[in-house]
Amino acid sequence: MGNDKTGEQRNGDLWIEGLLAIGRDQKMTPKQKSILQAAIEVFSEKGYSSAATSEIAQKAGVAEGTIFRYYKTKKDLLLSIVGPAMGQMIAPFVLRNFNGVLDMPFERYEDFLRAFMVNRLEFARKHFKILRILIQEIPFQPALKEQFIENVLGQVVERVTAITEHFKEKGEISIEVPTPAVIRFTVSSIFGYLLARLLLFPEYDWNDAAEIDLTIQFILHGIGGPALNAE
Amino acid sequence: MGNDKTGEQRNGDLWIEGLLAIGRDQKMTPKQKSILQAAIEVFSEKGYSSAATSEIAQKAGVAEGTIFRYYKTKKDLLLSIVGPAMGQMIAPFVLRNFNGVLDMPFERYEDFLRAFMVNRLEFARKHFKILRILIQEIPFQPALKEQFIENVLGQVVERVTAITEHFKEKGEISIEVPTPAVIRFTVSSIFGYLLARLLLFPEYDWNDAAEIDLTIQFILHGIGGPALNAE
Amino acid sequence: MGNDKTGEQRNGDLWIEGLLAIGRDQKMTPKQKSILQAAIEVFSEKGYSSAATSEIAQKAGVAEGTIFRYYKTKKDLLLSIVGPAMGQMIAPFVLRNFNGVLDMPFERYEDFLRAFMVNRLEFARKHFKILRILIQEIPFQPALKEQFIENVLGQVVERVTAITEHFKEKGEISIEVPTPAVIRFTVSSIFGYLLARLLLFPEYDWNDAAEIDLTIQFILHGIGGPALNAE
Amino acid sequence: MGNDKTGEQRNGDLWIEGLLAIGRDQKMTPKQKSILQAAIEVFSEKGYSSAATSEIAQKAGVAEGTIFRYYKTKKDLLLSIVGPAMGQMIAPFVLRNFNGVLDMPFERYEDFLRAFMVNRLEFARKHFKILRILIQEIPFQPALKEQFIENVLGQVVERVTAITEHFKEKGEISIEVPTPAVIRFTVSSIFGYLLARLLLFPEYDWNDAAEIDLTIQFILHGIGGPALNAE
DNA sequence: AATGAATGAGGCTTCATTCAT
DNA sequence: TATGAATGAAGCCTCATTCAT
Repeated sequence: MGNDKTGEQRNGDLWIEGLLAIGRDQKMTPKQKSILQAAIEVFSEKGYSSAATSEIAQKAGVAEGTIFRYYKTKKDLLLSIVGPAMGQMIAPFVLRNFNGVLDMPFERYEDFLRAFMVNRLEFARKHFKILRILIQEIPFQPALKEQFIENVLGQVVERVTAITEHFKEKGEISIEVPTPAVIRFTVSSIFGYLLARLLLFPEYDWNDAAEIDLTIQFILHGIGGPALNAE
Repeated sequence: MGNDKTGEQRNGDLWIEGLLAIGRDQKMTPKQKSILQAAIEVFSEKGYSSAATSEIAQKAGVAEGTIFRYYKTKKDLLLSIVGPAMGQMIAPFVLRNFNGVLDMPFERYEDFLRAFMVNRLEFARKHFKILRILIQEIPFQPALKEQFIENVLGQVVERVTAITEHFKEKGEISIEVPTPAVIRFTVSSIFGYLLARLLLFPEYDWNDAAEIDLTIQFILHGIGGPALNAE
Repeated sequence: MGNDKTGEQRNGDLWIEGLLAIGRDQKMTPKQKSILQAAIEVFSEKGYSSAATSEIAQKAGVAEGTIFRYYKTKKDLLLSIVGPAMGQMIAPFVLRNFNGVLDMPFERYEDFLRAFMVNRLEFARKHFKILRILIQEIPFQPALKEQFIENVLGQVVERVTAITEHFKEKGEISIEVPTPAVIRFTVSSIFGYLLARLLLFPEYDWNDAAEIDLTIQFILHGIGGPALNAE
Repeated sequence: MGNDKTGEQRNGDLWIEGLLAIGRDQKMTPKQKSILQAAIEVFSEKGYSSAATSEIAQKAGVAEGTIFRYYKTKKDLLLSIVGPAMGQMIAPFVLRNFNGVLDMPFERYEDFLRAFMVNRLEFARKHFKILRILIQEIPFQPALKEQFIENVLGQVVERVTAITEHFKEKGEISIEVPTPAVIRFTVSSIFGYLLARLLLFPEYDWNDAAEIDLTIQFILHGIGGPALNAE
C-alpha cells in the first residue's frame, strides 16, 4: 500500500511530542505537555475566546501563572498548538524530497488518492480536536490566516497542481477539466467524506474501506479522462 | 430554467427585513435594523464571544442599553440573527407543497442540480456573513446545534433522499451507489464550490456559469447511471 | 369600648385615598392610585432599592414614563407612600384637641391600653405592607429617619409621657418605675404582639381578644408566679 | 453570676475571626478580613442592594476583582457575613450539653433572665452592624429567611419552651399564662430594651445594670400599681 | 395627559496577566 | 521553576430618567 509512503505519522508518536518539533529536538517538561493537552481540550470545547486560562490551568494541574512561563500570552498558547498542526496538514506534500513529480511513487491517480485519503483520515482522526480549533480560529486570527494562505493554499496548491498535471499527462485525468477544478473536486470529495465521517455523523457505523473506494470511484468517473466518458 | 421554481429569494428583499418574519408582517424600527446589521457585521468579523455589545452599539449608532431593549441578552441577539437563517437555508426543500417528489418540477437531475446551485449560490452570496456566523457558532451553541440537527440534518436529508431515489428510478443516478453517498458527493461538490467561490478565493475572477456547469458535469459523471459506467 | 374614641380609621376609606390627604381634599386620578398601589406592592416585596420602576409601571398598568409625571423621582414615590403613613402611625396621639390629658377619655390605664392595642392592630393589619416598607427604609432614608425622630420619637414620647404620668398620679402605674421605662415596657409588649401576630406567625390561629387581654395583664402585672398575684 | 455559664463570647475574639469558624481553625488573609469588615460596614450603612461592590473594595483597600476571588458573588459575601451570625444568635441555647433542662444552671428565672440579657446585650453590642444587616435582609433573602425560621424560630422556641416550663413547675412563672405568651412577653421586653438601647437612643446615657434590673422586675411583676409592689 | 423608545451611568462579574514569594 | 494572590480593564446587563410624539 502506498499509505506508508507519505505517512508522517507511522510511528505512534504522541502528537504533543511533535507539536513544536518535527525533526527538531524538543524539550518539553511534563507540565508543559499537560498544559498543551489541557489547552487543546478546552479550546476545542469552548472555542478560543471562551476558553479561560484558569480552566486550562486547572485541567492541566498547574497554577495559573505557570502557563505564562511557557507561553507569553493566551494567543501564544493557541498559536503553538495550531501552528505546528498546519505544518502537519501539508506534510505529505512538503516533507521529504518531493520537489518534482519525478519521484511520485504512485503509478495511478487512484493509488495516489487512496493513499492520500487513508493517510489524511488517520491524521484527522488523531488530531481531530486540534483541527477543529484550527478551522474555527483561522478566520479570526490574522497570524493563522496568513500562515494558512501561504502554506496551505500556496505550497499545497502548487504541488497538487504539479501532481494533477502529471496524471493528466498520463491520461488518467481528463484534460478538458481545468486543473483548479480537478483539484477542487478532488479535495471537496475527500474533505466531504472526512467531514461526514468525523464531524457530522461520527456515531454512524462507517465502513471506511468501502466508503473510500466509493469516493475514489466518484472522483475518477467525475473527472475521468476522455476515454472514460467516450465509452 | 428551473431556477425560479425553487427560489424563495427572487425578489430583492433585504435579508434584514426577512429575519424575523417570513410571510408575516414584521415591524422593525430603523434602530433595530441597524442593531441587527451591526451585530451581523461584528459577530462575523470577530466571532460571537469576542464581539462586544459596546462595539455593536457604536457601529449601530445607538446606546448600548438600546440593544437590550430589543434583545434580552447578547445570545438572544445572536439567535435572532442565525435562527431565521437556518430556516432559510433549507427553504428550498421545506417551503411550499414539496411533500412528495410527484411535484418535483425538474425533468432531469441535472436541471435540479443547476437550479439548486444557482439558487444557493445566490443565497449564500447574499447572506454570506450570517452563514459565517452560523457555521462558526453551531459547535458552541447547543440551541443552534440542536436546531441544526433537527432541521437541516433531519428535514433536508429526508427530502433529499426522496429526490435522489426519484432520479435513481428514472435511471439518472447509478443505483449501485448508495443514496447517502450520492447525497454526500453532491453536497460536497456543491459546497466545495461555494466555499472556494465565496470564502477561499473570493477575489478570483470566477465565471460562475462555467464553473457550475463543470461541477454538475463532475457530479453527473461521478455518479452517472449504469449506461455511463457500463460503457 | 374605647376603641371608637381614638380610631382615625373607623370609616372604610381606602388607605390610598388618605395617603396624601388627611382632611385635605385630594385629587387622585385612577392611574395615580394604581401606581401607588403597585408601588406599595413592589416596594414591600422587593425592598425599595431592588424595586424597578418598570415593574411598578407594569403592575400598575401604565407606561414607565407616567410614573414620573406624578412623582419626580423614585424616591419621591417612596416618600409619598411612607410619609403619610408616618402621620397615621401617630394619629391617635396628635389628632384632635389632644393637647392636655384633661380630655383623656379613659378612666383606667387598662382601658387606654386595650383601646390602643385594638386600634393599632387594626391599623397595622390594614397598612401592613406600607409599615413594612417604612420600617425597612427608615434606616436608609435620612428624610424618613428625620421625620420619624421628630414626629414619632418626639411628638409621641411627649404625649405618652403625659399620659403615663397621668395614670401614675391616679395610682395605676407604680411611681417607682421611671416613666421612660414604663413606656418602653408598654410599647415593647404591644409591638411584640403585633410583630408575632402579623409578621412572625401570621398563619397561627390567633384569638386576638384573649391575647390582648393577656398582654394587658402582663403589662399590668408581669408574669410572676401565683404567690405574687395572689397577694 | 450566671453570665459566664452561657457566654460564648467572653473572650474578646474579633467577630471577624469567628465568622467562618467556631472552634475550627480559620485561615483568613488580611485582605479577606478587610473585605469582610468593609462589607459589613457598607451593607449596614446602605443596605445590601444599595451597596456597591466597588465601594466595598475601595473601603477594603483592594481591587474590586479581589472580592470575587474570595466570594463568588455579592450574595455570597452577604451570606458569609450573616449566615454565621445566625448561628451565634442562638448559641446560648444550642451550644454545649444544653440538651435537657436538667443542667439548667440557674436556680431562679430571674437569674436566667439576667444572664441572658447581659450576654445578649454584649453580643448585640459587639455585632451590632451584622445584626442590622441580618434583620434588614431576612425578608428579602429566601436563603436567610429559611435558615432563620429553621434555626431560630425552630431550635430556640423549642428549648425556650422547655426552660419556661421548667420554671413554671418551680412555681416561678404563673401557670395561668400560656407558655408561648410567656416567651413572647419575655422576648419582647428584652428585645425592646436592646432596641431602645442600641438602635433608637444609643446616645442616651444608659445605666445598663439598673435598666436590666428594671426590665427583669417588669417581666416578673409588671408595672402594676403600688398595691402589687408593696407586698 | 400619557406614552414608551432611548439613554448612559453604574452595577456585578470575568479573566488574562503580573509579581512577590 | 512554580505558585496563586492580586489586579483592573472590559464585558454584559439593569434601570431611573428624559423627551419627542
